[in-house]
Amino acid sequence: MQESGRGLTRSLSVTDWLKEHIISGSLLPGERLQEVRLSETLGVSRTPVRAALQSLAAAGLVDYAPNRGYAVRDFPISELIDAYEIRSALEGLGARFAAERGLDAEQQAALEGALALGDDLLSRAANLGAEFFVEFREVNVVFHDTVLEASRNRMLGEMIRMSYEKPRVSNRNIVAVDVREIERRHEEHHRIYESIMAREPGRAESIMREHVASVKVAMVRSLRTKGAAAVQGGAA
Amino acid sequence: MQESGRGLTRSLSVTDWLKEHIISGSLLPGERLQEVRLSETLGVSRTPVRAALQSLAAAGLVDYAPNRGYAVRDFPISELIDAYEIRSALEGLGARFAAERGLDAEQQAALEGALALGDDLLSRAANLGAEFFVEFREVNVVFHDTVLEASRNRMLGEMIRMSYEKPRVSNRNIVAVDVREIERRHEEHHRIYESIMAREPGRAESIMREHVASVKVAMVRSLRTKGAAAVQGGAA
DNA sequence: TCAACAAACTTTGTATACATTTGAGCCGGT
DNA sequence: ACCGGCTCAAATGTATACAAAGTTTGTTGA
Repeated sequence: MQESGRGLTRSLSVTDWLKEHIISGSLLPGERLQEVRLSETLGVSRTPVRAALQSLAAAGLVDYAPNRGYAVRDFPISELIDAYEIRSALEGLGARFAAERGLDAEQQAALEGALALGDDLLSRAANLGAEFFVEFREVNVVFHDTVLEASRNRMLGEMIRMSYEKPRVSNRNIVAVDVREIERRHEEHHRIYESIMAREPGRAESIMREHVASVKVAMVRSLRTKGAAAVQGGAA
Repeated sequence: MQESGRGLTRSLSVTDWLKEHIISGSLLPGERLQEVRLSETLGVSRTPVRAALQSLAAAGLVDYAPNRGYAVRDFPISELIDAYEIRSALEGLGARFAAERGLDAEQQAALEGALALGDDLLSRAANLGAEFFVEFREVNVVFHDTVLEASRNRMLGEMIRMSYEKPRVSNRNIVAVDVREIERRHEEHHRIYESIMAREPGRAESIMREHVASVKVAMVRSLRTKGAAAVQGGAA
């Protein structure tokens, strides 16, 4: 990772490195994060390592005890489920705000683009193989990020991002069960968009909330069946 | 603050000091937080100051730009309102979880104690002066903290605490309009407790959500009328 | 054998020196 | 007067040395 920090500081690079390895699971829950060990591994001094650990502790990704150091936080499955529940409430709120405040031209275009691309992908789903899932994931990310942006609420964004930053709880990660389920979820995207455009905050909120919550169910199911074998791509 | 760090590290003391001064408003929004200046003011080296700033940046209380340093984050009134909206959604969710999972004996006792004490205070409200508000604030804190604890959801707790940590958005701070309003809110506390005991998650959530949202309205009103003259004590 | 104490070792906390970046002010050219 | 680049001061980023706290280990006494 010596040169991975391109324009920014080593502290930020180390922070990213740790985040990635924690979220991806290559650093195991409970594992101690010793400063010297990490600094040797990453080829930097203790200072940026400490900076990163302090940030991550404040963000809730690692545990900290004074004079005893840091450890990868353990995320019991029950907490991942809770995180989804929270995300569902918060994204619902985001949709509400978006509907209350309306979309600017750019946001409207982004949403319509995502919807159209999703329609197109679904109509050709049979022909595309695994590529379908990868592309659809992008559609999904754009849709949710744009709604969030349209809520014009910085704090909400921070909190949702916080709930993303857990193993397996992200709109980038999870849960393609089958094409029909994705189809259904994309249909919900349409309904969310319509209710935002119609300026119906309550409806936008409840659809979005249910939309995200349904992914929670799918995640739980997939955790039950195959352990942690999360399929890449999907909708949420 | 030289000796204010009681058993803990200087970094934590500095963090607390900054938090307090930011939330209380004695450090103004936009104000730059220069490391040497702070370290001289607090009588420590730059190291713990940097640690504190990094934590607070991750927690969202200060802004950070690489190579340019830290500044007290500006919280426009609109964002305080948003924070209340979020808090209302999250505390509602907390009440839902509490109702789903039930109370242990200790939590039940704490809630019943808070309710009984609140009833008692209200019945004697006329006789007590300003003391009434101070005591009632404590009742309010206990009630909300206990419900949150009963939700058994660490992440939820973190997020709600995050929304507390803004100027003027706390269950410790705000908005006593008159005794009748407090009476009404305490009545809501009773109904929330009952719906949790009855294991009715949906009802607990919606009452709590509305309960907190009504405080938002009161806060907005008080901001409109007297600027920032928040009365100490109150219910939320 | 076991408990308790103490010393050595490990790890984190703090201070400080040095490196790098930023931004301001100055200066000369046009 | 304006623009561009240069120089230099000031602030942040990084490394390292030292201090303090915690943990382990080993010895001693019953």
